[in-house]
Amino acid sequence: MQPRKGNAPRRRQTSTETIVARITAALIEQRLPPGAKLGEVALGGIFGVSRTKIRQALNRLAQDKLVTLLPARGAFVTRPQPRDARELFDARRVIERVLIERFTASATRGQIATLRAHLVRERAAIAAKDIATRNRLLGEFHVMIADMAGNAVIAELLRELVQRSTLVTLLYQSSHAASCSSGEHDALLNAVRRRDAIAAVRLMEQHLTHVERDLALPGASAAPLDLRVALTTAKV
Amino acid sequence: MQPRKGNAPRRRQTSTETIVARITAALIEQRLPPGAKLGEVALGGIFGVSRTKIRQALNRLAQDKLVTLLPARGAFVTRPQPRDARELFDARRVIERVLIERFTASATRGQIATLRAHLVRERAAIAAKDIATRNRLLGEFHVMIADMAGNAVIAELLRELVQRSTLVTLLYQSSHAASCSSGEHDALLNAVRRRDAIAAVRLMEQHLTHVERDLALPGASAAPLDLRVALTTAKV
DNA sequence: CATGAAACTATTGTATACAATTTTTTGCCT
DNA sequence: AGGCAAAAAATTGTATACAATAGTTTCATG
Repeated sequence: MQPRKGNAPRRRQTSTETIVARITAALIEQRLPPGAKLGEVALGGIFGVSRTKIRQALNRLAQDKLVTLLPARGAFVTRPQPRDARELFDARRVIERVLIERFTASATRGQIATLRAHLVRERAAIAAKDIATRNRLLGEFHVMIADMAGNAVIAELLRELVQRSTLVTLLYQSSHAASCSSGEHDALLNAVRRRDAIAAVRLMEQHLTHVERDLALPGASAAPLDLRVALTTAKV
Repeated sequence: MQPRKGNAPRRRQTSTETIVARITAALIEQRLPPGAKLGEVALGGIFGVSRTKIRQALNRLAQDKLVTLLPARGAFVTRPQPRDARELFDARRVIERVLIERFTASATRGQIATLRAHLVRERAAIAAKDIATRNRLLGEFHVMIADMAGNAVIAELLRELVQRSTLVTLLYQSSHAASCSSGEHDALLNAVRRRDAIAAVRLMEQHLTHVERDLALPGASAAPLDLRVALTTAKV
């Protein structure tokens, strides 16, 4: 074994999946901001593991677009572009519309109870201003529905989209209407319980549109235009 | 450098992406059947590269579900389950329905011409009984439409689904109605050219359903039942 | 004092060495 | 001859060593 350097936690048998999960959680819970450098030796020290496994984990995260790999530069927490944000939410609307429709038809009493319990935890996190937990739970709600909708392939696609869009909200969220979001989850679940597929689909689309609209996304190709405006319309 | 062993192609600077692409192509073109073992040293010799990069490539392929990693056993070409096949085509119907609808509205003359040229190559490969090329082109048609539909995130999701379902068809294809498939592509493209979104969506759904139906998918939980039937209904 | 080039440091990219596990082979015993 | 057990070989898992590249500091010079 290599000599120890003091404060490194000597956790044995840290699997690659564990490392991926820990880093992912740190992203979602906003402990690692977009743009943060993820040095290999640093991570290796933290997880008590060699660069080999860290590298595997970073490659996995890069494939999920949570981390961006710059050749010979290193790994950085992805900073999604506005275009990514729009496409991500568009993709989610396409997929989740179908998921909620199907789930409304197939939901069991137990599944609805599970989601209801989840909503309680959402509200608790919001009330406690526990932003890390809140971010995680708000995304998990959608993934839970996807898992319950009966198609594991689609659920896996959505899991990836939700993770990425959580990163987007961290970067662009202006007035984070989290309580509003949880309220919409509640309304959604009520529609499911009534077996009102029409309403459930509508609420899901509105919900996703609201979340996207609350983002402060800079206009599409407005960069050069904005520069000119900024330089010519001086206030004083 | 390590000593050379004779027939290994000493290709320098083979990037990981190249290795992934080469292996993927081999899967799609049926040169590597489902279940085939992908030994690390063997691949390293073939690509003239160390196990390190082979390992990276195999991990990437595993994340795309094209390769299955068995711990301490090795990498194998994925052998999709019937359940995977059904979920895959279901997912494709959900996504491609939207893609073709949007593409019908936005398609430019040039894009349609590009697809038309593709169809010519499809038919040529089918006529020449070039199964490898045919398999690749039949999948690429769908990916091209996805790329043209304007949402890169969704297009990337579909690319993965198409690759995986190609693997499915290789494994379960009974009466591979390839010419029929290309004919349906043609009808689809005609609907797009007429800007007939209704027909295009319907044709896409039918097309995917046909491809799925042509598979010889064993029934869901019929394994034990089949065994009993097989043992008690001896022909002679 | 600012600027730029060169050396130096730090970090990533790749290969190899070693450890652990699995598969195969071999040989013994029934 | 068949089957089981142990040893041998091969293969994967992990760490480390070396090479290549980017970033930084330092020092000389205008």
